[in-house]
Amino acid sequence: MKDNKPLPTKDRLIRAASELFRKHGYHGVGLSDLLAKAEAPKGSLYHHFPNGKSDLARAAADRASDQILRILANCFAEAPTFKDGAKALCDRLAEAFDQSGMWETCPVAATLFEGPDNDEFRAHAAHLYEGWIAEVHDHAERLGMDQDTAQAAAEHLFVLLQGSWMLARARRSSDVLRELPERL
Amino acid sequence: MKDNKPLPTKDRLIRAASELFRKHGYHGVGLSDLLAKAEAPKGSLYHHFPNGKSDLARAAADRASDQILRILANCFAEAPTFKDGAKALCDRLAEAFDQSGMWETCPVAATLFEGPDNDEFRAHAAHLYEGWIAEVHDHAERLGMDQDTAQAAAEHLFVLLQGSWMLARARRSSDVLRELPERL
DNA sequence: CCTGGATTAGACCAATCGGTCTATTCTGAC
DNA sequence: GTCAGAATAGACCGATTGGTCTAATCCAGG
Repeated sequence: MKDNKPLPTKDRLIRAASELFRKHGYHGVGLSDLLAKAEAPKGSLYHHFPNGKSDLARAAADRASDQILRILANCFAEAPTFKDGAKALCDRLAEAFDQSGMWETCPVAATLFEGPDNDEFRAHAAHLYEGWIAEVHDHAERLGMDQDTAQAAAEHLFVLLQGSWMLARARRSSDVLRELPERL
Repeated sequence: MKDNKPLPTKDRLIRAASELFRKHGYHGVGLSDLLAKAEAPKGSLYHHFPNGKSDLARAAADRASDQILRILANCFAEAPTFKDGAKALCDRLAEAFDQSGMWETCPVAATLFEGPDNDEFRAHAAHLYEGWIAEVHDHAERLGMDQDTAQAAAEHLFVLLQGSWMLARARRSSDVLRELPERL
């Protein structure tokens, strides 16, 4: 793909893992694919991630989750109302969807849900999701909702976005995401 | 698991595939797992499904999709209003979720979306999804909605259910699904 | 009973899997 | 300049992968 070379090896590995897992799922990506895309030798992988593929998946999911959190913060930071924030978020994600080639999944689901059938992994995925919801919850409260309404709104937005992303993927079109705000 | 023996081999294979793919995803299941669960030898697999794993995945997804269609039909058949149908559907799916051990994914997504990165497969997945939406659409129209409203309602329900199922899975609880009707 | 296609059975295969290990190179502290 | 630890490099490993192929078996029609 692009010239990732200036990045340190560890970051190149995480970036490659994040991309590939999103496209093909945890089990759909081999170490060889990973190392080829990161342009790194196997030794480096096991130096930076002693537990290999699963460690890397965790790191990739965490990185992706941070990106999402940043997007959430940005979209809601400038929004005068919750609805405006939600709208900005939908547009921002639709954009990301189009840029990704309209086929990537939710990174956390791809790398952790469908990953090693390990309870710790699943719990971590749940933890990341709750982090997203908590972030939206805080903005909702800040924008005038009471505790319970804020929680319901945050969860509802999460659910809508996950579901819309999936339908968008099936249709290979970001329209569903773009039209989402109208349905609120 | 259960005594699948009385079923013909082909059906046992499809059933096993359907279950395993839902739990671990297409790439997360090996032929050995599949054959062990179906109690069938490799020869039978390639006799009934000449293209092997991918053929089987298609069949499993089709079977699962038919099950969903039946559930949709049942829930809406007895419902006096669209809202009642949606509520029945949520309850029915929450039940299925609990029975499945709270970890299975949408069968179509698991076997086709995360399956072989083949465009034909993806298109077929999209086709199955549109079939579900069409089924709900028809019931919506029958229950008094006009064309456009019915389509919007059907898509909205699809999105909500897919998203809720994902959050339910993260939380290992069907509560999100059960509370869904209140949010309509 | 005989026969021929459908089905079952599993040995076998090359390729790939994730992972280990040793050797080498790079790099910053002294 | 020296030297230790970090990092890179990739040969190598056993296990498993999806898939092929031949032999045995089953079973329905004659």
